[in-house]
Amino acid sequence: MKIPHDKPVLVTSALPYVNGECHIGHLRTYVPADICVRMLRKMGYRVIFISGSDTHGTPIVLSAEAEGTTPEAVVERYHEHFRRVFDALNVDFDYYGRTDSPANHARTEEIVKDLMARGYVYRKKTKQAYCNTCGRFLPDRYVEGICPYCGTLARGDECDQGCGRHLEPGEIEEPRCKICGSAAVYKDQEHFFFKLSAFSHFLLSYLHGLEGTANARNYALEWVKRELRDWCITRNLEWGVKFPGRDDLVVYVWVDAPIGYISFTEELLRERGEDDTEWARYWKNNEATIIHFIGTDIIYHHCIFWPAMLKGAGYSLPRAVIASGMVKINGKTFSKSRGNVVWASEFLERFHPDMLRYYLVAQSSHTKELDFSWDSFFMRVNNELVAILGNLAYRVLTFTYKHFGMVPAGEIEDEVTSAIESATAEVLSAMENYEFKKMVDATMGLANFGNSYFQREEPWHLIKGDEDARRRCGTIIKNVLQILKSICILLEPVMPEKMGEMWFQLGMETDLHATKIEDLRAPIRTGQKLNKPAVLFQRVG
RNA sequence: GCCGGGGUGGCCUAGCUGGUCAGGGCGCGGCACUCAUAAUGCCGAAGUCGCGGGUUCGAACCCCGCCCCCGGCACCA
Repeated sequence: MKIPHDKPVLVTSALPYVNGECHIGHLRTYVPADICVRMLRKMGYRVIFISGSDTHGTPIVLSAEAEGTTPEAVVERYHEHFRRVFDALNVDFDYYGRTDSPANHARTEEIVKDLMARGYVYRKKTKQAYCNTCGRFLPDRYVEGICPYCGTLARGDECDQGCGRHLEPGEIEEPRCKICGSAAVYKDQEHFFFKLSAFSHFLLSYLHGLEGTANARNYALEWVKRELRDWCITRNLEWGVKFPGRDDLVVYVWVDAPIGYISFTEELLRERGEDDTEWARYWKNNEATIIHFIGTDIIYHHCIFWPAMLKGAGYSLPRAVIASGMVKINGKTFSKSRGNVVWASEFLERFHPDMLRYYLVAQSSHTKELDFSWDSFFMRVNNELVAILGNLAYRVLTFTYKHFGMVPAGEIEDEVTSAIESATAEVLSAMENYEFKKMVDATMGLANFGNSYFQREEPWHLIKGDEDARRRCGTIIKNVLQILKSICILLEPVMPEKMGEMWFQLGMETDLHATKIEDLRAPIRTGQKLNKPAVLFQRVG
């Protein structure tokens, strides 16, 4: 894909639901998003990068009750937790908001009113399970009972043990409250529905033009080609955004969550002192390129509900959706209850964040499943970051530091230029296709080339020779230093801290993070003093 | 059941608009080197590309049938 250069770019990363700690499944979406943003900036784009905490919904309310505290307290705790993790990993959002902010409430109300005014929302009576003991209505997933089709024990929304059929609210027989276990009764309840079915035609053509990864587009198209059911967008809860004109209902969390993308943009621009209508350039007038990073589990919401809502309320539409594959642990699906999970904090206590950033993109292509294991992590770090990249930097820098102390004179050889050029071309084309693994593979290929070149030329012999030999040695060194400089620029988006360290050791005085891709073509300056080299990556495991 | 993804040397995997397509990595064996974090380089062994048909001058790649594995099936963040 080609992102237009003349428009600002808005990149969003899916909103973590702040009902628990951050695990590496989350990071598989946020880290590549951050890498993408850093690379876009290197390519000269103006980018703002936004995310935030998804704070509403039933699970948070239930967690709060279980702990004897308030939803606000739960949200506050995990909101801060996620902020700290992103900070530690250098996932560098321009703005990280939360969906319970006044701005998001206001924007959500406005959008819902817009949808109502345009006739896309209607009311309908439904039967809903009510628990007399708990004194409240029960969302589908907190009801269990007997499946009317096959007679097995089933969840409120799906016969998960038996026939697998989806169950409409009110269908399940002998409903029981999953929270307290007592029998529930059905009560008539009025709810509001979004006319999703009216958007089939629009979605079909929208999705055909949607950029990003094929998995997102194809998955959504499957649904649209079948049939879209209207979508119940209200819930009987206290915690959330009140449905306009109804104190007893809040909007469903998947309405106000993506709207966070809009309100966080508003909040960021206000914080920057921009005009109050500046956000409209991004979200009303199609004057920006909107790109969403999500996980494959929420393709449905981002490729169907969300564009339908935006279209229905008269907002700008996303240009691309990039969906990362799910993470497994030792071949098994994530499961908190079974302890089959790897927490972000557990990682960060033991390893440098750049190792995790590297692993997350190097281990598997973005849309495929990533099977995490500690062995595979240790292997990648030891064989690639330590043995290939770290070792190349250290062997060259210590050699240079000892014998020259600065960048020696010499021409960059054609062979080296072409290796650098082709690696750069590969990185950029991988970037265009959101193939982050190919980005790092191409750069590691350049490091391999560097090792091979250095080994073949044997500068450790040349340095002991006559004046010609020593001059030749300097040329070799200058060439390998040029390779290192290029690697710093190409891998900075992936490993911002470690590449910054290498940049410093090379004696570069500019800010690596602000360095553009074109800058790697400039030869490293002869006479530039090196700083004392140090090992970049320690072996792990 | 339906939909999607996948089955390539011991392991992971690239390739999937058909003709250097049988590549890479790990592991393994040999040699070289000593600037380097027992790191690096070079060479090598190993594969009927799930099974059976078909299309074609030619298929891992296209078509048909079959067998396995994984995931999703709507309000679940």
